Amino acid sequence: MPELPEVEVLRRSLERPLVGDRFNAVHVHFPTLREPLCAPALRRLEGHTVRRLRRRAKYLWVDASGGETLVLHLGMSGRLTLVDRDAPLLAHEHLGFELASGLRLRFCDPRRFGVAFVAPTGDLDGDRHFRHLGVEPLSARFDGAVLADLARGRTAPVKTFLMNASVVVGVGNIYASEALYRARIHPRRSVARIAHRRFDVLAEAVREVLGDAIEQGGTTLNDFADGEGNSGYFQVSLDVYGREGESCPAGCGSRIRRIVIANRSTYYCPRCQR
DNA sequence: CGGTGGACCTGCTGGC
DNA sequence: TGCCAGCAGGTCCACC
Repeated sequence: MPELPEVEVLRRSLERPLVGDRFNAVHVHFPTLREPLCAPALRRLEGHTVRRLRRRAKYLWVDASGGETLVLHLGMSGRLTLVDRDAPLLAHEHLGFELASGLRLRFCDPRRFGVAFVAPTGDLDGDRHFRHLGVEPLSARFDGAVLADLARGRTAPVKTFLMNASVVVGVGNIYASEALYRARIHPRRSVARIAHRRFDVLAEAVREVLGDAIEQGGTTLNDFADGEGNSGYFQVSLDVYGREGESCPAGCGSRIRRIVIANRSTYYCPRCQR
């Protein structure tokens, strides 16, 4: 489900209702996520107030009073929504946070690739989940020079490189294809054979496609929704992802192809992208 | 060290 | 109608 834009849309939608609210009770219904949920640690949030919501890569950071942060990752199928405290328990509702406002923050994840844990707010960057992460693509530090620098000595296909979180974070399978289409670069091209100035174009394409997707509320293919349950609209703006056989939107006359790179479906225009 | 392929899960879809 | 292969937005680890 969620790449950077979806997590950012989620963060923005939850920020207003959550900040200032207080965790009254934390319920671990099914501890079976990618990393088993630690109920005692999660319950340390009880009685504490939400101070701030941040995003790092595809992780949501919920800073609470008391010096600890609730870290959430949605994996492939995770959903985080605010519902009434009395809303029914869903089949894959792993976690529920009862809030002083009478709302409940519900975390559901059928495929169980998600993550939820509590860590000291001051040490987050050093946590094993985060310390290896690369540059934030929407930060001022991200540009073609950074990409070119990190590409030195590497030979991987540029799409694999873009999806490598130790290089740049937040770019998943959808937006990697979309950014490469916008940059007119073939997804299989080795980063060893990309000219310096094409990295500038690529960095700009990544920044733009992520920004556009955030503006449109993210991409809802099956089930993405923000914290209030609203779907995104960016799926109608996708140029290539999921569009095998359709005409290239640039009007070049070619049709979009699907190939597999590193076990992931990849979409591109064979004429526009070289 | 870098690159690749598979493992981890459930649920949905499309073809037969 | 029913079954089953194939596929799905992420991440990690073993292996070369």
